[in-house]
Amino acid sequence: MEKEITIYDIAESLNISPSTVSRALNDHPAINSKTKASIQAEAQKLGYRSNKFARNLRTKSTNIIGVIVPRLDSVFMSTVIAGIERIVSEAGYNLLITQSQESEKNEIYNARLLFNSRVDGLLVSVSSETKNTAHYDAFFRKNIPVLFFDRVLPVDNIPKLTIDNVQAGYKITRHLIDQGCKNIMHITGDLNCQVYKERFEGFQKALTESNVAFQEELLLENSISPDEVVNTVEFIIQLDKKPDGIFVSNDNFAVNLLVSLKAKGIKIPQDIAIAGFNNDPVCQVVEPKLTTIHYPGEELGEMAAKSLISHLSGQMEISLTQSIVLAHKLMERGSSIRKG
Amino acid sequence: MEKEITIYDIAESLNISPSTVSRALNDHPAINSKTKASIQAEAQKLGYRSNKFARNLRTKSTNIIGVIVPRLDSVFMSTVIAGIERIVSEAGYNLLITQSQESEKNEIYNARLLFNSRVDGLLVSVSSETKNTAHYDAFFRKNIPVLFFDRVLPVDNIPKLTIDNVQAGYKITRHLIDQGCKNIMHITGDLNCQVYKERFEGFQKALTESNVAFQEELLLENSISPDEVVNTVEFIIQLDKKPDGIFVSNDNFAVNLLVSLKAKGIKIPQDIAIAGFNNDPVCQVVEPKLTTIHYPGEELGEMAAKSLISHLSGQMEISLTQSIVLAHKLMERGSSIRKG
DNA sequence: CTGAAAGCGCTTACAG
DNA sequence: CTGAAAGCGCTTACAG
Repeated sequence: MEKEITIYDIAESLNISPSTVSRALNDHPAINSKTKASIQAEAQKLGYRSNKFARNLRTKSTNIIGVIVPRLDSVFMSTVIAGIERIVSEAGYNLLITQSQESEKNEIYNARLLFNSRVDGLLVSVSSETKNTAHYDAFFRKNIPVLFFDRVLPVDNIPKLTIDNVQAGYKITRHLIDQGCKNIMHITGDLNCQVYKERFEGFQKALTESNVAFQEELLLENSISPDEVVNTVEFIIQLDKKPDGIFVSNDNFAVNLLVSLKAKGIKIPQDIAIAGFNNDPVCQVVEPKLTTIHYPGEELGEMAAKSLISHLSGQMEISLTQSIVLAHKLMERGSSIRKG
Repeated sequence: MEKEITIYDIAESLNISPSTVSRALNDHPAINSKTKASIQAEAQKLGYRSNKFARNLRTKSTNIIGVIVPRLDSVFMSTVIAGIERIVSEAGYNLLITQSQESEKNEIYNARLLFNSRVDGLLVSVSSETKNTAHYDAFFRKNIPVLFFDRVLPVDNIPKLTIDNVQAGYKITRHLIDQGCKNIMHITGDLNCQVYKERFEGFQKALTESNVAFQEELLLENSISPDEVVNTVEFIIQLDKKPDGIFVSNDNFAVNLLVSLKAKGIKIPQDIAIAGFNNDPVCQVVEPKLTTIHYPGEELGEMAAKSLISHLSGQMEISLTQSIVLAHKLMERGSSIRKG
C-alpha cells in the first residue's frame, strides 16, 4: 500500500509553501511559470493525485451530476444515458446514476441519496407512479438545478426536455386513419404517466377530428409488459368487431404483438395495421417493418446534459428555466402501409 | 439558499458536544439511547444532512464503485448495468459509470478519472482495443479491488467474471453441424478482443472435431457494425460456394443479416442456417426466430457487484481472487433447425 | 509572485 | 456514557 502523496509532500520536497503548490496545480495565473512547471513535474514524479474530498469540502461543489431514471435496461434509456455520459465526461463532470424501477418510493430514496451526495445538478425521468415533485424541493431550495427529461410532470416552472407526445400520438393515429383504419385500438402504459397520457390525448384528438368513433373497449391501459402479449392477442382474437389498426405506445410490445398476431394467421397490415413508438432498432427487423415515431434518445441525452452543464458553468442561465421540445418524426413502414 | 446544517449546529442547539452528535448520528453503541433519540430528532428537525466529503476525507473511503464499459447502449450492457445498480444501491454504494467507446485511450482516461475519484472498487469490461492492464496498476498498488467482467484480458491473478466463450462457440457451431451444415461462415468482431477470440476458438474446435474444413474466406472479422450488413450480404451472394450456415458473434448483426438475406430470396434455415450470440430480445421477434447463446446479463451484473461488495465489506476475500464462470445456454430456434 | 494561517465538517484515539 | 482536541487535505482572503 503506497503512501498517499499530498501537496505538503510536494511543498516539502521543493522547499516552498503548500499554498503555492495548490495554486500551481490549479494553474493559478499569479504563479511564476517556472515555479509552476517544477511543481507540476514534481507532482507527476511523486505520483500525486488531488484529493477531491478535501477540495469539495473547501469549495462546496462536487462536479457530479445525478441521474434518476425509471429503468436502465431499455434501448431508449440506454441510448439516452450514453448521450448524457458523452457530454458530461467531456465537460469534466462525473455521473451518479440510479434507477427507480418505476417505484415512487425508490425515486424518493434516490433523490435523497443524490441530494446527500451533494450533486451539482440533477437529470430526472420520473417513474410512472410519481405524482408530484415534493422530493425535489430540497434541490430547488438549494438552487441545485434539476432538469426533467422524457418522463416529466405537469408542473410549471420546472425545466423540461421532451418531445411533443400529443402531436406524435396525433400524427401516428392520423396516419393509421389515412391508411383506412376505422376501428383503432390503443395499447398503452399507465395513463397517469405523462408521456402515455399525452400520446393517448393525441390519439383521441385524431379520432375526433376524423369523426372516427372511440371504442372504450379498445383502450388497453397498463398492458405494455412483455408478459401481457399473450393475453392481449387472446383478447383481440375473441372480439366480435376486431380492430383494423393498433397504436401501441411502445415499440417492444408492438413488435411482439405483431409477431404473435401473425402467428394466429392475422395479416399485417391488411387485417390489422400496427404502429409503435420510439423507433427502437427492433422495428427494422420484424416483418413487416414497424411504423413508429422516431424519438431521438442520444440527442435527448446530449441536450439534457448540455443544458444542465451550461447552466452550471454560468452560461445560458435562462435556458434551463425554459422547456425544450425536441423534434420527432413519423417513420412510415410496412406494418401500417396498405397498398391502394 | 438555506444555510447548511452541521453537527455543530445540532450540538449547540442541544448543548452537547459535536463528538456525541457524530456518534449518535452514526448509531455508535456507547451513546445513551435517549441522547441518541433526541439528537436524531433534532437532526431531522433542523434538516441536517451529513457531509460526505468531510466524512470521506476523514475515513478515506467513498462508498463509490466505478464502472468502465465499452458502450452503454447495447441491450446486453444495459441489462448488466441494471443488475449492478440494483445490488450496489441495496448495499448503500453509489455508482460512477463511464464508457470507453471501444477506445483504449478513453479507457485509460476513465481509469485515471475513477482512480482520482477514489472509488472503493472497480468493475471493468475492457474495450476491444485494450491490450494490457497497465492503466489499472494504480488500483492494484493501492489494493483497490478490480473485477473484470464479460470483456476480460488474458492476464493471470486478476479476478474475472465471464461465461465460457470457447465452449459456447463450440456448442453453437456443433449445433449447426448437427443440422447438416458443412460450409460454415463465421462473422465476428475484433479477434484481439478476448470474447470474440474465444468464440472463434470454439468454432474452430467444433469444425476440426467433426472434420469439417475451415474456409479462410468464410471468416469475416471486424464486421459486426450494423452498417456492414449490406456489404456482407453482397459478399455472400457473390460467393461461388455459398455458406450453408453462419455463426455470428452478435445477435444484432445476426438478426439484421437474416432479414437482409431473406430479402434477397435466401431461405433461412433451409439455404443458410443462422446463429447469433447473447439472446437479446430481438431474437424472438425475427422470423424465423434466432438460434443463439443465452448470456445472462442481469445475473452477470449482479454477480459482479456482489463479489466486489462482499470483498469490500471484508467477507469472502478469496472469491475475488478467483475467476467465476457463469452458465450459458444454447437456445435452439427456427433460424437453424432444419426439419428432417 | 509567494507564504502563513484559518477553516471546510467530519471522526476518533484518548481521557475521564 | 460524554467531551476536548487533533487532523483528514485542500483553498483562499489577507498580507507582504
